Amino acid sequence: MPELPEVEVVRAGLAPVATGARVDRVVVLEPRSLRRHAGPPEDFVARLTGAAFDEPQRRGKFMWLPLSGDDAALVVHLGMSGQVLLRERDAPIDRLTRITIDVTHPQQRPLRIDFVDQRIFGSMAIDELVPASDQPGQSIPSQVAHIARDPMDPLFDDRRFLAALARKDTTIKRALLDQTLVSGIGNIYADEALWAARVHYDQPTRSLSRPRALTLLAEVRLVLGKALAEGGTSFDYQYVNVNGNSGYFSQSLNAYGQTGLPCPRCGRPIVRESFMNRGSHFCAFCQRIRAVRV
DNA sequence: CCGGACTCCTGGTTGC
DNA sequence: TGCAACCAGGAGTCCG
Repeated sequence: MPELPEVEVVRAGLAPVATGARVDRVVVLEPRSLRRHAGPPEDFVARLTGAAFDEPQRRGKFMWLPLSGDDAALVVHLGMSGQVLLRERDAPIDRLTRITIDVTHPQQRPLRIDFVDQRIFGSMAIDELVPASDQPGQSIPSQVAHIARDPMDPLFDDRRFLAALARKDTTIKRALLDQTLVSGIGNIYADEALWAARVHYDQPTRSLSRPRALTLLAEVRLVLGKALAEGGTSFDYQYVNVNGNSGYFSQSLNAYGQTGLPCPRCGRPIVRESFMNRGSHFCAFCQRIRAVRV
């Protein structure tokens, strides 16, 4: 369940070794990891082999490595359990490795980039770059074009996000998880930010007052920022993190997964309700649905 | 436009 | 002890 901070740590860790590196060899061990690739595995291998990478980019939970001079990119999504690991060329291949990419960087020894993914919800793909609709001159993989900016992005438009909340007929956690409204937030950080802002997950967005919406947005940034800082410090150059868990569990969680434990604020037990096919953890006392504002 | 159900998937945990 | 059922959820699709 890598969310924005985990994906960003992977991107930043990959940057120094991938940027300018050339692909020598690609092995697809698990074709299902190419679910988002438009062609057969052979096509993926052919398009990647011999290509060179430009600096890795990220939008929400999607990451991509542009192929130099090709108007295409290697798109990576970690899904629930994806990892990107840097290995020596001759290192043993882990059982859950789905794709291996041998690269040579002009200034570094040859390495192997392993895409490891237990549940195969993640994927790699070669995708065409198209002009980004939200910034002239920028390009973005076609399958990422619909993803909104994340709240840590300097170009994230607070006013536009708040306006969308006021306009849309939906509830707040649904909106936080809607990657076309705001990206990078998953179930864990959504629950944590809602707890911190004392907002009930099922509060209709239209009835969320502006001050509370602003508080929530600030808490989203705080929780993401804290995880980013921790991910950055625990990052190991040798092994582009991340098993996706590292960021979360070193950080103290107040609500997510705390079912039955006392709310750190009021001491009443955290409850769990099923919502959107997943768990919502919250304090039923601190986080109550507020009356509709007129 | 919206929400709910379903799909993909595996390994750890629970229950009989 | 053994095995089946269940649970975790990011993102896309389909349908009412």
